[in-house]
Amino acid sequence: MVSAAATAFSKTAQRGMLSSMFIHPPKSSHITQHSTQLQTPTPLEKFKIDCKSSSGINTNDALTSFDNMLQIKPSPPISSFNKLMGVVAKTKNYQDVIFMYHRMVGADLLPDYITLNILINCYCSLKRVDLGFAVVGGNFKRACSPDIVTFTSLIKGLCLEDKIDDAVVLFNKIIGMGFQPSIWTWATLIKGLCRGGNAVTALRLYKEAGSSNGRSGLRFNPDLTCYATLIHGLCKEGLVDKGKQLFLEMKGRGIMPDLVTYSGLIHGLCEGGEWEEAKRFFIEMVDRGIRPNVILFTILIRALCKSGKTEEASGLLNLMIQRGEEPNSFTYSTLMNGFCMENRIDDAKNLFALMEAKGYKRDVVCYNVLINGYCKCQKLEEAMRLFNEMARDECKPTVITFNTLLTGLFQVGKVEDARALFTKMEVHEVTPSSSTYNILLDGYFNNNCLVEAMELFHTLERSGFVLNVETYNFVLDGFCKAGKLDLASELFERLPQKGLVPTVVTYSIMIQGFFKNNFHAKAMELFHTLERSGFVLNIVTYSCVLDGLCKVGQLELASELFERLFEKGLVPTVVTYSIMIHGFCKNGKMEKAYSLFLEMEKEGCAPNLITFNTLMHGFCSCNDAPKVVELLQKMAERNIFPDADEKLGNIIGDESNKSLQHLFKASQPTQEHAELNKAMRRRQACRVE
DNA sequence: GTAGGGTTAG
Repeated sequence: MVSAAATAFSKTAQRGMLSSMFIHPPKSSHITQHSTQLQTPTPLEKFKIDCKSSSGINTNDALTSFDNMLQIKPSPPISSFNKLMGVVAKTKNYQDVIFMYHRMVGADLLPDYITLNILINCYCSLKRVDLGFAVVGGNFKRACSPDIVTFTSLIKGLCLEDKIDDAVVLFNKIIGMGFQPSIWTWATLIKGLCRGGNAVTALRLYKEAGSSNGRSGLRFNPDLTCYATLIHGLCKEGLVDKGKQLFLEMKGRGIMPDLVTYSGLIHGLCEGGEWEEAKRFFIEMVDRGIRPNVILFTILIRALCKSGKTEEASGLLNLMIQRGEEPNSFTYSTLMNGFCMENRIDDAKNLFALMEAKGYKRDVVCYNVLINGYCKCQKLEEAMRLFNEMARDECKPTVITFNTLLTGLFQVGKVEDARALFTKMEVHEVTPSSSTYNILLDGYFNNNCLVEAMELFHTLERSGFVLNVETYNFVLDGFCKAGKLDLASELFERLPQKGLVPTVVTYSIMIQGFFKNNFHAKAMELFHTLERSGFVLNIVTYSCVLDGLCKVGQLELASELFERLFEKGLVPTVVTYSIMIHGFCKNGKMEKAYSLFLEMEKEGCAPNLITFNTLMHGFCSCNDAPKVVELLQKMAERNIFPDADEKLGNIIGDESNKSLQHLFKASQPTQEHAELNKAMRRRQACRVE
C-alpha cells in the first residue's frame, strides 16, 4: 500500500504542482531543500508540502494528496483532511468531496463537525438536502452537534429544491432553539427567497429584523452581499423602485456597491425596459472606477438584443474584446440568440463558426440557440444537421434541445420526423418533461393527428405521470379546434375531480372553443360568470370574447367591451387591435378601422403582417388606392412584406396607379419573405397560450 | 479547515 502511495505521489510530482516549486523554489523553505535532493519524498514530506501550498492546488492533486495522507501512520490531524476537502468543495466538484469522505471513513478516521459540515454542504449543493438531513440525524448525533454553518447549508439545500416554506420553517426553528443566524444564514435565506420569486418576503424580513421593532434577539446588519442579493431579487421581480431605494440606503450606511451590486441592479433595470436608468447607473459605476467584466457586458448585450438593437450589441461585443475582456459562451449565445430573434440566422451562424475558429467550447446552450433559430425560420434540415453535429463536439443534447426541435418539426408539419426524434430521447438518456408532452399533444392536434393525440393523452393519464393543468389546456384546445366540443366540455367539467384548478388560459380556450363551435350563448355565459365572480381575466380572454363577438356580427357589443378594457387597466395587444380592425373592415367601417390602426401606432403597439393584411384587404375592396399606398409604405418601413394578393394585384395593375406599381415592385416579396410570413402566421395562429 | 451576491437556450 505504501509503495502504491509513493508511486502515486511521484506521478503527482512529475505532473504538476511540485514541478513548479522546483522551478521557482521558495526562499528559505526546508521542504524545497529536501526536494532538491532529487529523492522521492516520503508521504509525510508530501503531506507537509501539500499543507503549505494547498491554496494553489487543483482537484486531481488534492485527491492524490488525500490518498497519500490516508496512508500516513499515525494519521495527520482531521483538520488536514478537512482542508483538502474544502479545496475540492470550492471547485464545486461535490461528488469528489463525497468520495473523499467515504475514503476517510473507510480508513477508520473519525470525521469532526467540520468534515460533516463540508459533506452536508456538498449534498445540499447537489440538491440532495435529504442526504444532508440524514447526516445530521446520523453521524452528527453521535459525534457532535450541528451548528449555524450546518443549518445555513440545509437552508440553502431546501431553497435549491424550491422548498422555500420548509427553509423558512427551519430558519424560525433554529432561532427558537437559540441559534443566532450569521450574516451567511441571512444571505442564504434572502437568496433562497429571491430565487423563488419571494423578494417581497425577503424585503419584509430585512425591514423587520433590521429595525428595533424586530423579534427579540434577532439582529440583522446586512452587508454588501445581502444588499446585492436583495436588490437583484427585487429588480428581477419588476420592483425596480424598491431596488433603487435599497441601493441608496446601502450607500447611506456607508456600504459602497461593487461590480456585482451594480450588475444586479442594471440587469433588473434592463429586463424591466428601464434602459435609460440602467445607463445612468452604468456611467456612475464606471465613474467610480469600477470596470465592467464579462458578466456585465453580457447583461448589456442581452438588453440591447431584447430592444432590437443587435447591431449595437454586436458593437459592444467588439468593444469588450478591444478592452481585453474575453467573452464567454454566455456572451456568444446571448448575441446569437439576439440575431436569431431577428431572423438573422446567418449572422448567428457566423458567430457560431467564429467560436470554433477561436477555440471556444460551444456548449449545449449555443447549440440550442442556433437550433432554435433554424427552427424559427423553418430550416429544419439545418436544425437537424446541427443536432447531429453535437455529438462530434462532445455536447450532449438536453430536454430543451429536443423540445425545440420537436416544436420546429411539428410547425412545418414533419410529424414523422418528430415521432422519430421523440423515440431518440431514450437513446440519448434524456427524460421527456411535461413540456415535451405538451409539444407532442399540440403538434399532433395541429397536424390533424387526432387519434395519436388522444392515444398519447390517454397513455399519459394512465401512466401515473403527473399531468398539470397546462397539459390539459393543450388537450382542451386541441379538442375545441378539432370540433370535438363535447369531449372538451366533458374534460373541462372533470378538471376539479382531478384536483386541477382551471387557469385563465383554460377559460380563454373554452370561450374561444364555444364561439368557434357556434355555442355563442355558452361562451358569453362562461365569460359573464367569470366576470361576475371577480376572477381576474387577462387581455387574451377579452381578445377571445371580442373575436367571438365580431365573428357573430355583434360589432356594437365588441366596441363597447373594447372601450371598457382601459377601465380594467388592460392594455390591448397587437392581436386585440387586429381583431377589432378586422371586425370594422368586415362591416365596411373603414374609417373606424383606420383610426384604430392610427391609435395602436400612437399607443406604441406595433402592427404586424396580420394587421396590415386585414387593412389592406379592406382598402382594396373599396378601391382606396391612396390608403393602400400609405400602408405599403408603412409596411416597408417596418420591414414587413405584403403577401401576394389578387385584389392588391388588381389595384396595382391599374395603369392609373403608377406610383403604386413602383412601390409594390420595390417591396415585392421574395421567396424567403413569403416563407417568413408563413412562419409568422403559424406562430400567431390564434394561440391562446 | 466548513456556509452567502450578478450572465445564455425551449
